[in-house]
Amino acid sequence: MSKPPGQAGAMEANGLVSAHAQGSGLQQVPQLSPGGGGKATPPSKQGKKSAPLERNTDEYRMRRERNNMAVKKSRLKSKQKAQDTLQRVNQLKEENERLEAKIKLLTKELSVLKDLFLEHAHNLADNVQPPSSTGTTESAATTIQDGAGQ
Amino acid sequence: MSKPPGQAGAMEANGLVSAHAQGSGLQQVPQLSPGGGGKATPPSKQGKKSAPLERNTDEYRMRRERNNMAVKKSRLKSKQKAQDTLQRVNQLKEENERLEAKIKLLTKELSVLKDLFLEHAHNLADNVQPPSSTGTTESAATTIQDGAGQ
DNA sequence: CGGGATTGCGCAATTG
DNA sequence: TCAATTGCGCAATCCC
Repeated sequence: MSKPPGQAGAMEANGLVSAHAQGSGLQQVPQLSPGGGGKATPPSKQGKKSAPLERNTDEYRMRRERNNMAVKKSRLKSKQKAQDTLQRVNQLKEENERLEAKIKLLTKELSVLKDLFLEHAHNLADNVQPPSSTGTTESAATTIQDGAGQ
Repeated sequence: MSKPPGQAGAMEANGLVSAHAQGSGLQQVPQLSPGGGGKATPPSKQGKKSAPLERNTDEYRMRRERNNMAVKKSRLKSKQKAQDTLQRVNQLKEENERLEAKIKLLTKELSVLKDLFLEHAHNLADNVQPPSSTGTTESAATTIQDGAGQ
């Protein structure tokens, strides 16, 4: 993609190329007919499409020049868009990772809390208490009800 | 946008097109006195890199043809890659949304459980329990982390 | 040195 | 009418 600074190609001094002289062999390319059993002339013909515009006129050169600029511009734009898209992919990938990390964390937290909850429930059910201590044998958890739910 | 499948422009397949006056804007008539005194001869600085290869040889045509195919192939590939990239963006975007939804859900669940815990803690307040926690927030989870590694 | 793959460029037909 | 696109061929490079 990134083209090294080496001047690739483009050495043709694009300036005013006065190519008139082509003795004789120069003229517009004939719309070669589809030969072979191809389609015949497609749609209507409408007389002349437009003057073929001769290649040695200033008009021609002017138009060409303009089109060349437009083409260049268009291509540049296109390339940039592609690059942007590529960048967006990376951006999204990053964000994805971030989100996944977060999910992982949340999941873990949830897991811990749930475990604690379960433990508690068990204690209540069995009327047992966690070995935390010193005595305190009384079950304090009487009030714990689970209303969880959702 | 919709580009009709019709071959636009060049339908010249690769058949024998006698005069190829198009292509590069510059094209001097084939075979012209090379060594003449004119400046027409390209600067031979540094010797000839590679024979300019005359345009009327079979060799030339053959090469051109091959290159044209390669070019076509390369461009096709390029286009497809671009498309893939674009598709990847969409894919990533989707996944992104999915992940975010999940996060939302997990967050909510966590919130609920935490609230529950807070309630219990309140109830337990009467009793003395190993106060390993004043903060009932996530810190607990963070501290306990263990199992499940990934 | 050979030869496919890339890339910049101009041309011409289309499209908008 | 004119700019923007698009397919294509050419030539210079790049890169095995």
